[in-house]
Amino acid sequence: MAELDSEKPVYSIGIVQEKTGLTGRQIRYYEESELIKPARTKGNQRIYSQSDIEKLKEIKEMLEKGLNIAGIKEKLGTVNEVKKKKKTKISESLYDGRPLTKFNRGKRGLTSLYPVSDRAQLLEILDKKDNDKD
DNA sequence: ATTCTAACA
DNA sequence: TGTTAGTA
Repeated sequence: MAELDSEKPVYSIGIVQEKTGLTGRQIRYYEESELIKPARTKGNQRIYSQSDIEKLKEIKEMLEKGLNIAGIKEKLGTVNEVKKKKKTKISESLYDGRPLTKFNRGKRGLTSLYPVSDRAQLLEILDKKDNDKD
């Protein structure tokens, strides 16, 4: 059914922002610092896995503890070609430039039942209720 | 509407 | 880090 592969990239940066409390700027900066290596879609959009989110949370905590990027690199280690064996080609098969975002996050079948504008508002409300399941 | 890169405050 | 411009 719904395999929960923590390595499978499915989250858009927007969702990662909500889940980690970090800003998009920070998330992208940490990637630039080689602390994380999210996958990309054909449209070049970043798609994060659950493990990416967890690592981001660790980074956030370490940063709050006063460590700098360099220090974190030594602690967690740079994500140097770790998962190079099985390439998740999900980016080519499922997400053609459109990763999981607020619009298509697991919300039963109302994903495409409402006009885009109303859907955004609706999903946002549903998400708040659904937010405490993490 | 959402994300991306690059660049400047 | 925040933000903004111009895109995809």
